[in-house]
Amino acid sequence: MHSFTEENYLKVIFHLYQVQEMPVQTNAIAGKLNTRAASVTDMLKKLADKKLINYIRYQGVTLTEQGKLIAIQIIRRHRLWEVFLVEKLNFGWDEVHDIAEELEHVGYQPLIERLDKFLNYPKRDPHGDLIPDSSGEFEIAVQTGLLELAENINAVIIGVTEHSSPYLKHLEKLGLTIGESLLIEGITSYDGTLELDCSGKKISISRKVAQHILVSTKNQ
Amino acid sequence: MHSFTEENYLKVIFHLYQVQEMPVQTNAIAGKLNTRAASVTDMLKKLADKKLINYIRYQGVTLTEQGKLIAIQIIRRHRLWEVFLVEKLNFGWDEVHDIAEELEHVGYQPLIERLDKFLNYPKRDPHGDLIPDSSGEFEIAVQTGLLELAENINAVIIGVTEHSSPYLKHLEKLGLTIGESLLIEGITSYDGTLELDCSGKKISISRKVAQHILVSTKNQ
DNA sequence: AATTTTTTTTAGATTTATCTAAATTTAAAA
DNA sequence: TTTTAAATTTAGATAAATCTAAAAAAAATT
Ligand SMILES: [Mn+2]
Ligand SMILES: [Mn+2]
Ligand SMILES: [Mn+2]
Ligand SMILES: [Mn+2]
Repeated sequence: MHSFTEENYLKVIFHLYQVQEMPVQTNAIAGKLNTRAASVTDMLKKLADKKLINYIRYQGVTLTEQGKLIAIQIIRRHRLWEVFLVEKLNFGWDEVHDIAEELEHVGYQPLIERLDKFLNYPKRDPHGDLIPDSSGEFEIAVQTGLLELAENINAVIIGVTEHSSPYLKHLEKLGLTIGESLLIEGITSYDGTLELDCSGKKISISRKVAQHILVSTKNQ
Repeated sequence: MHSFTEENYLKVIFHLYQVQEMPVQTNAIAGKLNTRAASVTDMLKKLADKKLINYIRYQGVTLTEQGKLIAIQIIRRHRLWEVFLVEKLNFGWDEVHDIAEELEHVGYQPLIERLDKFLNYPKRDPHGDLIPDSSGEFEIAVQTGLLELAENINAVIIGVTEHSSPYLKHLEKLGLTIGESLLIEGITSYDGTLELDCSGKKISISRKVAQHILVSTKNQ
């Protein structure tokens, strides 16, 4: 199989590509993995040799079909374990990411399939991220960034794009958790602070906080 | 923390010491870990530097108190995950060892404590092995090898000392699983085959099979 | 277009865990 | 008590993943 390190590179490349939709740069990978650009270059050559990435010197990388498949399997494992940790072991949504970072590398297909069944085939993880199915297919996400939501439109929080513990703890304190209904009542013109009505409670949040919240206006 | 490799060495030294009660030899470790004696020597020096083992050249090794503690924690994790895999994910007792070999290295204390709670603080794993508590204490095992059991004495299977899949599958086919009651009706004088009464069913097993079965004559 | 800055890649080392082959030490046999 | 055999350790290499420092390429500024 592939080493933990290789798996982590593939996963990071997958995620970076998702946001940029452009070949992923060496420095971006180095930043995510807390490593040096030189180390990344070394690994990129190795992954290219294994035909897991398309790599042209100085031009950044994309995943090959095979590389994408592996990356998605790791993401699937990660998210299923996060569901397990929250649903079954009662961890908070801010505590599970780092544990899942380790569990995701335990690779034995039947384990993940049985875990999926045990958890009753969850569609999303505790942060609202979609869980790919065993063949690597994602459901199509019908979601909007909270900053793109128009005023006075009812919406439901369905996810967050930032998984750090301080951020998640902060949201929890504000009562902004997955499944909560909200509505933008107004936006302060001076600094763009959002005035929300969240299940009747009036709260105001900065754009920096709002930036990472995903909402849905359907399925309410 | 310690690398997977270091953890595996400590665990193997612990197990080998348990059966021999004598300093563990380089070759024995190499055998268990499918590695070479030279590699073992290298690692023993490293573990001795870290004060996890007592090592005298050519004289074999024992674990220090600190080394023992780490080994026991890994064994605790291994056995708890095995319980999880059998009880919650419905794996067979012959399928879980290799998966647990990987899961045991996911080290984050609260994870194991919560898993323990989720599983309702099990005392033994699916093979009847005792699970040490969070402080590393083992219950005292009141158990006898089936070969030491006298004839016509009621006993209950409480464990096995061989965990290979073929062996466990074989026992299962014979109906010799943990918790089953049995009684030795006789022993063939020619080759020592044991004639058993297992919950009314008459079965005969070779000494090679009987060798790895542990029974209890109390708590029935 | 020439210069500066940023990004990326190479060159050369280092660390960890492994190996083979040869040398030592200990144990067993003659 | 030699001699032989077995077990263990050293010496020297190798592979994976990382690093720093320096060179090279690409992008951004003058
Ligand atoms: Mn996560
Ligand atoms: Mn990871
Ligand atoms: Mn086991
Ligand atoms: Mn292990």
